[in-house]
Amino acid sequence: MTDDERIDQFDRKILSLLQADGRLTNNDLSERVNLSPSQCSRRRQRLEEEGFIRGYRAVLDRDRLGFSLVNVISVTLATHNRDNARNFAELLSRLPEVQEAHALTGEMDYILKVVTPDLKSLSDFVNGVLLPHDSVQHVKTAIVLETLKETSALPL
Amino acid sequence: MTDDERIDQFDRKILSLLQADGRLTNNDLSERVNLSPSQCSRRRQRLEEEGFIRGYRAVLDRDRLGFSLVNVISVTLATHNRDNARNFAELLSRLPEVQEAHALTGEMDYILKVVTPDLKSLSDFVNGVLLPHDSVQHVKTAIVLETLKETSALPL
DNA sequence: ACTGAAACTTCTGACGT
DNA sequence: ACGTCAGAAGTTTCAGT
Repeated sequence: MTDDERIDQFDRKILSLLQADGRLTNNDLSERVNLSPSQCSRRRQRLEEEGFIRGYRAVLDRDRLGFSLVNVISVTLATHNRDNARNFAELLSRLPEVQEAHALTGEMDYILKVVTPDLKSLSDFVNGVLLPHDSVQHVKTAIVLETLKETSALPL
Repeated sequence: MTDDERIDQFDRKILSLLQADGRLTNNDLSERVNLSPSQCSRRRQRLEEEGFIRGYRAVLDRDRLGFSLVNVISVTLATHNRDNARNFAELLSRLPEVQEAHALTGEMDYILKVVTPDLKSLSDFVNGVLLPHDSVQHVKTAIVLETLKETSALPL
């Protein structure tokens, strides 16, 4: 990490405010962090260029857009060699209903977070796409009854 | 659902583009959906007001900001009455390292996604905060070895 | 490094179709 | 419901401290 890739308290505050509201203007930012708008603009540009800010996203309402089901699916791979893992990763990258995929320590190989409109499309996904794939040996599906919290904000 | 809360193909396209890039200008939007800028502005405003768009967020780089560990924690509650569930929910709302919390069907009561800077702070969180709480009976911690995919985008 | 002002881009609301 | 246009707002660059 080179010296100019450090962040100070102003940067932290800017990041913190932007992850709460990605549309804050430089004017608004400047009032809250006590810097001039131009300085906020420059700092934000730096934070974007150096990769601290990966991007900006609109967060949509799942229910209102018809994705009523959230599912947590545990996956065990057929074999544990590198090729198989790559095949599985390639499969996931093509499946838009998979929002998250993490390789875990412990019994299960992978845990997926999947959104679907209803039980039929969940079943189609599990039995029609995931299970038939060569890389996959076993899956265990759990349905989310209630989401208490859901954010991508880091505790800065 | 009233009639004016429906969305058409233009709206879908706008939502889809904005969840990929929340900073798209109306000009850019208008070119990609083949509408005038003012029309995009109006539609976007409607989508925001009617709650299809819940907000805009900057997505930060976890690793660069020092949160190297992602953890998946399964929680079993001490008792399954409503008061206990409410106590647990209240606890979670005060813990910024918890990014997600879902109540599940199956053996486990809840699954949490938690980010921490290192193993010590993970241990502090599990043994110092989660386990001592009255509402909690048992937790099982798994560490994420690799994240293959992570998005909040809906498959519109 | 920061500020302030000027040049530029984007937004938005009134109006016409 | 949509597009055009002009006034308002926001962004960014640059000279100055």
